[in-house]
Amino acid sequence: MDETDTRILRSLQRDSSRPVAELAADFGLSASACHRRIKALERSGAIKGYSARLSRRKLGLSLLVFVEITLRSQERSVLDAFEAAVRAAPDILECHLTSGQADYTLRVVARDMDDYDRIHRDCLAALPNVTAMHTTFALRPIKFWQGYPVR
Amino acid sequence: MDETDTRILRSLQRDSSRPVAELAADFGLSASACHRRIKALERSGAIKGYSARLSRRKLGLSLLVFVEITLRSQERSVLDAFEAAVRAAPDILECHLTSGQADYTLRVVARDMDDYDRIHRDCLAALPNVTAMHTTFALRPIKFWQGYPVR
DNA sequence: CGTGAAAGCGAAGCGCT
DNA sequence: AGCGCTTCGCTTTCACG
Repeated sequence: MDETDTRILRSLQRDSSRPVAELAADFGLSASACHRRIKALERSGAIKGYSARLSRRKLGLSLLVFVEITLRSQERSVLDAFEAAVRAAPDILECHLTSGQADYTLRVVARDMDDYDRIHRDCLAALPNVTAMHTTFALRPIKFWQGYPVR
Repeated sequence: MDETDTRILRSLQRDSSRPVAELAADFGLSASACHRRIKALERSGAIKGYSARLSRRKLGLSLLVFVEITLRSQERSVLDAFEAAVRAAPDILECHLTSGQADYTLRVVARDMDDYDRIHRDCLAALPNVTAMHTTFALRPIKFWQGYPVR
């Protein structure tokens, strides 16, 4: 992982549809050398795969919500039931075990308030041993970067 | 945007590197028909672009942190200064204006605690009019889905 | 909107430096 | 590791139902 590799990763993270020959030219490399590096990065697991970035707007998912959940019990069975329910819910994009007051922090999307209410009822409120649930709505995105800084 | 389009979006979101002919076969379509649909989805903006998904682990970004920030003032100049600083910081992946106690919710990554401390000093603590800053560390990912549910 | 075929381009593999 | 060449597959475009 030298400087050239990080530049390749940055470039592919931003736009993976460019021809390898173009990248190679940007970095002063031949197409085949660049191609070989990319394949090595894929095999190493640094590149996990390739995806189309979709527009949340166009998909009609106007709500983005952060939900902090506190459970009464930390028992294995309770946690397992919770995590299974989370995994089964497609509208819960992320779930992290977190430090602080709450136990879990969730990232949830919904089409609108009715939709969020449905998710709330079916996926969240139905869970046992929930002591507290703190909801934060994202009102306006200031910055939204899919991907990571590569240094 | 019919059922076939949503299936195409789902597939491309999961893996954009598969040949169009394969997708077409999955959906009972010819390659060119499928290709034409994809191009239309790109032009419509439903597909914003194509990216390599990188491994946070392999990049050495072991810390994921949610930071809630409350500002004393809601003045334009204060908010603008804050937002500019946020945009300039590559380690702040996301920033949302949010409901509730805090004003902003940030999503931050760091290599380790030293790195986070640096970010904290240089990007966060340096901001004026910050009344409160509440930090939550993601300890363990339960679910982590890049992308959105397509229905 | 669907199919099928034809052409052009980029990715992938190879021998060599 | 890097380079240039060749091969092969896929994307892209066409004419047509």
